[in-house]
Amino acid sequence: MKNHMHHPLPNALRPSLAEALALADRRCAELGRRWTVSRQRALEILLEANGPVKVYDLLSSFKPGGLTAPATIYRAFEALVDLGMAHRIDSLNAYMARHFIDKAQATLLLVCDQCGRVDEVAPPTPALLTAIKAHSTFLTETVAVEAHGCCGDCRA
Amino acid sequence: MKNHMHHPLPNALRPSLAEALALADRRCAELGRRWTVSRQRALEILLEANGPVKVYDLLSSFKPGGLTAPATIYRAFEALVDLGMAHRIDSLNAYMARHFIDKAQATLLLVCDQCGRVDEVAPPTPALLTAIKAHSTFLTETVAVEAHGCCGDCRA
DNA sequence: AGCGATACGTTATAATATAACGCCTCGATA
DNA sequence: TATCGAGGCGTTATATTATAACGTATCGCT
Ligand SMILES: [Zn+2]
Ligand SMILES: [Zn+2]
Ligand SMILES: [Zn+2]
Ligand SMILES: [Zn+2]
Repeated sequence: MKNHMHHPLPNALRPSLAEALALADRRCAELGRRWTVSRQRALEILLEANGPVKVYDLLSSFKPGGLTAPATIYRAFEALVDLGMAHRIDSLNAYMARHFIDKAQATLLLVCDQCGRVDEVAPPTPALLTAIKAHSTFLTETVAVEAHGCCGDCRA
Repeated sequence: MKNHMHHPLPNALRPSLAEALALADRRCAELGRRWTVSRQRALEILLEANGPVKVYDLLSSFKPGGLTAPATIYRAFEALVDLGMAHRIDSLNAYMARHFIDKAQATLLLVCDQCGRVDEVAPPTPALLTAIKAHSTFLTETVAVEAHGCCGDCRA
């Protein structure tokens, strides 16, 4: 990893805590789930990190507040994913706060293999979903686009 | 997993062994790699499976022919990925033969969460790549689209 | 023959993720 | 308010996935 500071996201794209909590309430109601201290702590961690967070990195640092065992952390992060407040990034085995909070289901993540920065970008949802529908009888639940490469800063 | 037979791919999309070996030769030359028995065996396994293959499933079955340890199998599969002859599917921790052999770098995979079937679909490459370029200075190396949901057969 | 790069076999270990089970808490309902 | 079922958490153990390390073999070239 290059050792430079990651750019904070433009404020317009960062979900405010208020927005996040409103979404949490709404979706908890819809899904019969509860908004708990663990989940709020997990969300705070993701928002503070402003980038991908790996479960076992959390465990080996001092960050936790109640999140002290793998199962606990996985449960909290997965709950956030279910609630639409986080992504799981399979190609990194990591979780990240979701910025485009309810606008589109599909997400496009640009993962820099040099520095580890991940940008969340509004996806070309219509074109992508149209293409999927055109090709099959597949009923799409989730679409994840993980693009790997090298970010502008690393190439500068 | 539902217990039905998976559909063979239309023959037009299945790479013939001849095509695959031609590609292997060409790309080995380009990359200074070698086409080995292990890699050919790995490719045969993927083509026979006609779907995603998990490393430790291979180990616990009797399939191997020389591929008997994790490191060996991972090396062979990763070599196939480098050569453009296979995909790694991060959301499944699995490998699969690549059908669209050199047409497009980006791939769109439709993963049925019910039966495990994975269809490889020609992606809307231009739209997707254009969107990526429009959004950043990111230099894209690979784009993987993994759509999860439910295939037509499972819903029938 | 000599040499560097690539690849393989093997052993051990690291990294990632889940199972299982008991206890707790919330909220609906009687 | 007593009861009850679902959701959630803490903890321990274990399963699953992936890589490190190192010595040997092989290839292509000179
Ligand atoms: Zn960086
Ligand atoms: Zn970068
Ligand atoms: Zn099936
Ligand atoms: Zn299916």
